[in-house]
Amino acid sequence: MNTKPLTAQEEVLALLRVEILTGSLQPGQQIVQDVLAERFGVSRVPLREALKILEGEGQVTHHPHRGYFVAELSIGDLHEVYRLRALLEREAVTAAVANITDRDLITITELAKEVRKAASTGEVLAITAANRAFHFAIFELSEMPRLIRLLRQLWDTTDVYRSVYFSSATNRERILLEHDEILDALCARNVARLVQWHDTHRDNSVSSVSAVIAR
Amino acid sequence: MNTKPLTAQEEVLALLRVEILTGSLQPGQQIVQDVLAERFGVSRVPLREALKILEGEGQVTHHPHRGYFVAELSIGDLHEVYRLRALLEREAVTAAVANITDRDLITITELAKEVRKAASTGEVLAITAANRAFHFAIFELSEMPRLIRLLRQLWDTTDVYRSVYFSSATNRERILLEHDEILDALCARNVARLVQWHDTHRDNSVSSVSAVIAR
DNA sequence: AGACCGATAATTGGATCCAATCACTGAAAT
DNA sequence: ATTTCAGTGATTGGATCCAATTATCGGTCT
Repeated sequence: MNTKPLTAQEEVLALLRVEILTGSLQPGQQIVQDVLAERFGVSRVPLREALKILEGEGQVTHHPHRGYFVAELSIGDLHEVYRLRALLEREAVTAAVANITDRDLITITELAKEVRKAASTGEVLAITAANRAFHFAIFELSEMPRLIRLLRQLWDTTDVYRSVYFSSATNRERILLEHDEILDALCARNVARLVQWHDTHRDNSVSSVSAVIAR
Repeated sequence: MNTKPLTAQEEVLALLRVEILTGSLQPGQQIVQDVLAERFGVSRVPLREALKILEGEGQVTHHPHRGYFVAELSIGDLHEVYRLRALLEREAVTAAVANITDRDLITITELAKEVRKAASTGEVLAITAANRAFHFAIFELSEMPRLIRLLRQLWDTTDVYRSVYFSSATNRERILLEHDEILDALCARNVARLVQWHDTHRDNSVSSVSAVIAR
């Protein structure tokens, strides 16, 4: 199972995501195409196509003849994103419970352990990745591909800010406990409790993140 | 209020939408870039950027080195789209009621009349446009730009099929009545009734459209 | 001093050209 | 007869080049 050769625009897209996530490209900053194209070792054409994808996801904005800029999140945007996440994630986890098998439970328990392991190292990027894997393993069970895609986009738009969230030790403690509760509710196939814990999980997240944005 | 000169990719994007909506480009059909670029009188570069946007919206799919294809909706996709619409539109109209002014009511009443006028002519494209304007005028009141964008995309993916819906006279009759009910609930600021009528409005739509897809 | 205007540089948008990949045809081998 | 393979044509992906637009910087006028 070897990874097939990627096209340049796919590579560039992945690189752009990293740069935005890690803050190498900061919110509000203009993206000068020549600079990035050279940095990535490609021409501007595949770069522009990758940017168009990110524009569609709301990660960057585009003004004709002025260029691309890394998107900034206002506090209002943040709350809207989390409101939409609330609506859509409730749907996702509800549908997930209807489909979940014992095998799935094992997989997800494993992913929760991965988060715990990453949290103990304190590496923010690793935690972000593991956390995402855990949650989306659950969402995927919904078998609603469009819903999952929307959720990915919503998560992406706040990832920059959320990574700050994971740099606090107390926050890291809490999410582990919350993940355990989520796992518990999953095993019990208890939709109400599952939704409930997702909600509090998000609420804790949004209040921390909004503090970061309001700086 | 003059329209500023559009870039080629914006023009092409609009043209592509029309071709897809009207069925000049049929679901499943490959999009040969040279052909369309020549038809639109531009080079392939702006065309490809427009296609990237449509890909992000789920209107077309892309397979590396094989090209772009007009997206097809399975019956499962259709139900997922309508399920997502249900979730998001409930949110939109609920938020709308919180913001609505008397001036807004006048505007929307006017738009409802436009739908009636279009329906009397029987021109499917005109009805589609007027119907959309009516509904999105309501959604816009939510003042949730990301939500509105998502709804636009969801509507776009089914517009091809929905236009069939409007070609039936009985359907046209019914939507006018339902629009009146929606208007009524709006004027009364009655959220429950407003949501209810939106739901039935959608349900009627989805059952007709799924009949078309299952052909 | 500040606003307005024009030339110039920087940057994006678009066209053309070349390279890489894929689909298709047809012939050969089993 | 069916499968496999090679070669060819068609199509996409990407690089380079040119045009159009915008921003910047000086200078001029009030």
